[in-house]
Amino acid sequence: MTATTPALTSELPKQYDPSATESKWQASWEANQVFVANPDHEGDPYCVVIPPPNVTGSLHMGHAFEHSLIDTFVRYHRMIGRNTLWLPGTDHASIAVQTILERQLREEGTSRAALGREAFLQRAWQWKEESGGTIVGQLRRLGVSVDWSRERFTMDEGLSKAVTEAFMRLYKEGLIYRGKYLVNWCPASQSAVSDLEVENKDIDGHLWHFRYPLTDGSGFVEVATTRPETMLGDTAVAVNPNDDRYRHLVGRTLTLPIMGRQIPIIADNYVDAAFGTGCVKVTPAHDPNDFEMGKRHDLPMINIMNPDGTLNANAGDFQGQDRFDARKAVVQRLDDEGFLVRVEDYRHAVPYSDRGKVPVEPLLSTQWFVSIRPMADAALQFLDQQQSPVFVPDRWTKVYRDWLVNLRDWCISRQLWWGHQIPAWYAVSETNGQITDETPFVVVRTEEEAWQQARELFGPHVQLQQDPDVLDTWFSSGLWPFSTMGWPEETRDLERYYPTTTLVTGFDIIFFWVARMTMMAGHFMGTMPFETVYIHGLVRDENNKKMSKSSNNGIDPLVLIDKYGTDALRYTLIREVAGAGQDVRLEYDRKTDESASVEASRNFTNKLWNAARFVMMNLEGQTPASLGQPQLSEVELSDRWIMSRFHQVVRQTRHDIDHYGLGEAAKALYEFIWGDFCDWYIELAKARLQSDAPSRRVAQQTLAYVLDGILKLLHPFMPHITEEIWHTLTQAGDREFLAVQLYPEADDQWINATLEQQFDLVIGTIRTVRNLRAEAGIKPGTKITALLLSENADERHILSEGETYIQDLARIERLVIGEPGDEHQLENGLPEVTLDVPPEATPEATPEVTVEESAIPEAIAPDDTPPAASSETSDVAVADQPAEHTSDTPATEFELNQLQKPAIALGFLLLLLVFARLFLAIMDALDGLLFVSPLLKLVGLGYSIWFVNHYLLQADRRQELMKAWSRLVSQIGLKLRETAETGTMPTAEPEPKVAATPVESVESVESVEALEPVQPEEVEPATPDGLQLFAGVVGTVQVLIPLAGVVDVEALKAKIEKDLAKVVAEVTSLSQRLSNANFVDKAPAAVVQGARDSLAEAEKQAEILRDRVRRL
RNA sequence: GGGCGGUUAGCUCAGUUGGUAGAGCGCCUGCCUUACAAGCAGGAUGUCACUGGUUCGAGUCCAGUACUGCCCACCA
Repeated sequence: MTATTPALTSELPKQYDPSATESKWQASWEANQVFVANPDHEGDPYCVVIPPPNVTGSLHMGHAFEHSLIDTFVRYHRMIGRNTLWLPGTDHASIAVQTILERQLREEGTSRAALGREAFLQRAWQWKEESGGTIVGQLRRLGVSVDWSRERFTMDEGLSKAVTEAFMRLYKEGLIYRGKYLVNWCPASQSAVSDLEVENKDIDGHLWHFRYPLTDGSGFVEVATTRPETMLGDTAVAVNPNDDRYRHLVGRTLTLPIMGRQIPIIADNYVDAAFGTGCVKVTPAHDPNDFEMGKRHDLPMINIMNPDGTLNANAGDFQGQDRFDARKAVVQRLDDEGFLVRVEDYRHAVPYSDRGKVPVEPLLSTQWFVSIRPMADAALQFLDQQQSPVFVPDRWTKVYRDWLVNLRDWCISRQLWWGHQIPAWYAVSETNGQITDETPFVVVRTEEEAWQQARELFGPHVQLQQDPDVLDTWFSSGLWPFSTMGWPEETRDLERYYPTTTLVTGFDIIFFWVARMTMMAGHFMGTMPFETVYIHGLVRDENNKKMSKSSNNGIDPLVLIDKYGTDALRYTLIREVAGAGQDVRLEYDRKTDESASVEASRNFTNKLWNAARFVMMNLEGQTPASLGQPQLSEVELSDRWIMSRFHQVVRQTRHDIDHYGLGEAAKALYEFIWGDFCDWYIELAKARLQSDAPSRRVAQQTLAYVLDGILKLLHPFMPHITEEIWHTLTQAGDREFLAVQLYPEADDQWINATLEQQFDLVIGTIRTVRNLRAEAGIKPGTKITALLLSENADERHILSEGETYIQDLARIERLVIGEPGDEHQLENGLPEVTLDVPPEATPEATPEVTVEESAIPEAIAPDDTPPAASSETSDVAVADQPAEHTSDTPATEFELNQLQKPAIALGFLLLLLVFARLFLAIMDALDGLLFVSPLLKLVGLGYSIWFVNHYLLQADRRQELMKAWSRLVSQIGLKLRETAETGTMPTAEPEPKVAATPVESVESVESVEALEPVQPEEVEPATPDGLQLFAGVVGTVQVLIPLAGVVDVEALKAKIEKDLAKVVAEVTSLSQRLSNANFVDKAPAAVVQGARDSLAEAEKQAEILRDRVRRL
């Protein structure tokens, strides 16, 4: 299979199509043997064996979840250079398969008995070949990176050999024995089952009280039972030896009703004198406790039941009845004969067979057992002395340990045909051709050996019969980590990949499987089979219910894959995992088969797709390799920022995955890719890509580099889409795969936390500008000018570096960066605002003052040798406006001049007054300035200052004024805004045509027909104080925007008041905290300082907001 | 009966060594701004289950309570 890579410049669809892409790569990976492990390759081995799904199974959500987790781990480790093997396979699931086949046979009117063992097995194999592939095919659709060349099946020749070997060795060592014991019997499958395959359910039943007469007729004892029919097999009644009520009866006998058998009264500590009557009927063949008592007291064990759950000859009159029919009949008989005392309702635990879904019957029978203690103790030693294996999360260690401590012998024989037949051959000729409890047997590897040994032991005419039973499926599963690698042979794989690294599985099979593997491996390999056991939670349905066949509430992963894609499903499941082991709830609508959470992930894939599309269509055919990596010495602010964020994320992602935090890693990647790369970096890069400026290439390099890195970072989580995009981006050949590229490494030279913080200032400023526009009700697309004021030089530097981006993304026409305390900036900044605002100036104005004369620094000059980038930005900003306004720069110039000329005259007249007032204002702070305000409005304070500075003041006096001014600014914050505002709008200018307000300017830039022009006459009454300048605060930076066109003053006021309330609350809270001596003394200095800073900032904000409210 | 989880925005869930709460979805407002309407820009929403304790300060630590889920368990 060859994957075709689209050319880098080709048109790609706007929507990502998962289905075609996913199947393409699944086929390509497999055909190119990308995941085939080679033990001879370098790298620390990283090996995972698949938890083998049942051949009978079809893919359910649990599989999807588990394999998503494993594949993410595996792909990650492969990419960081580990020699990786993920070994797949399936489990023969003897009971499950046999149940299916027997049902088929029943439907065909036949049975396995009629078919015979050989034919049955043939049929089973045929079924396995036909249906067993289903689950395997479905696994492929998950995109699992398994090594299919090493696929195993528990009944393969090799694995069967391992099973026989293990059985034989354990038998030889005395760890496997055959004996007659009470086992859990499933009447439905007519086989023994292990303790683990029994599920206790609370059932509303009854407690029947009977009276058993003393044989000598001197009285009765009263016993109670939940299973009356078992009384037919009673062989004693037990009391507590310390129970004074019955002490005298111990040793005497009772006559068992119905059966008429004489049974002894025995004393046993098991009996709880406080429960019921303190007398317990003892049925050793049908109750585990009674069995133990029976052994202690050497009681007869009377089995009253057949394998199918009917009563046998020992049940006398009740022979042949089903156990539940017999229960009723026995109660009836006891009642008739006067032995029934009473019946009470009773809720109690009833053991059910996991498979057969019927109550299991404790039944005395001859079975094979593993003597578990030595193996369990060995596993405990590994755990306690070597902390092996390590459980993630840790809490499962205790669960595992407790279980091992309490573990009892394991019944491994099953009365089934599908499975590993027990390698024991009976010399049936010694016992009349039957296998009995006494028949001698040999345990060997092969039938030939059996014959050989048997002939030696029993003579040449011996007749042999292999044990018909098969082994518990978990016996072979317990060998899985090493049997799959060739054990008992000493293979290269075993040497290289064993013990495996991590086992990923659900908590429900810690006992079934994990513990069995540790015990088997401890015994046969002398080591634990894996370093770490990662225990994941359950996928629950939309109602938080466990998904199960019986509840019929499963969510089919294939339905979601068809709808949203494998990557989306995988990502959803992993992203939801917090830490490890937490259950995952999957949102799902059963009517529409839709899942909101998977849809969100699908949207993410689409986001990635389009981001990649954008990047690639802007690379002009270049690849990350041909562009080369961005160089620290060449990059711009935003490049440095995204590179820093990228490497930070690389570090974080590796750390998270290394510590099993897949959910955290997935979420962090999402935030980085969507929130940083797409929302900000790509947006910031747009202007540069459309320019011819030298920064274009750097932007391309950075885009290509980061995208390439993102694809690698995300690949373990979303293997298909990343592989697809990567091929296009890098133009890699058909034989190259992202799946085997090296995972990104964090490059510390790029990581710069301070820079990131600083860049947040730029981002925050952009957001603030956007917010201010929204608050003012200014139509989007309207061009405005912003003045950023910061007292901090570093901040101003950052802002000026980010100037292009701020202008572009906040769609402001011009940006002025100044500082309240810096007269040079201020001196030019304010006039700049003044000059800038009415760009629509009437053309008839006469230019008298040139731009040069106004001494506007080049950085903020409208058209004075602007840097290429900002000039481009300007174009872009203009581009979304109607073409008739392209000439706004000359207009500004006209405006500037016409504005200044009349103002000069006025300025002379009012200068002294203004100057005096200003100083008054400084003294009186707020009030003083408010007093000045109406006056200033007439002329424009900003302009006045500009004028004063340039024409009237001596340098030293100027400096003095500016210092005072800056003090004032920092004192009352917003006053500056007022000043600038009034400076910008000489609304009282007699000539309305000339005295354009910002309202008009905005509108005219906007578009004449888009907004009905508002005349100054209309504005004035509506907002008597004027509200043409807004302020916002980001950190310690004030954003001032001359605006107009406020639509809803009341709403704005309400909003500001709300904000104010918040800020005031914060101020109160913070000052309370700071006035608490305990806090100041005991809290860390940094925390106290932090609180002080916050308080200062909050107070400043409150000041600003209060003033704004007042002005409304 | 023992043990282990969980309880945070309408829903699904985050919340790192205790410093005054976040995301996605949904909802509201405005946008088809030429990567993406599966999208963009904003916005609203929380006595962090309850009680007490430790602490200057608790969603976070301790004790207890309630509710909920799960595992284990031989009281007839």
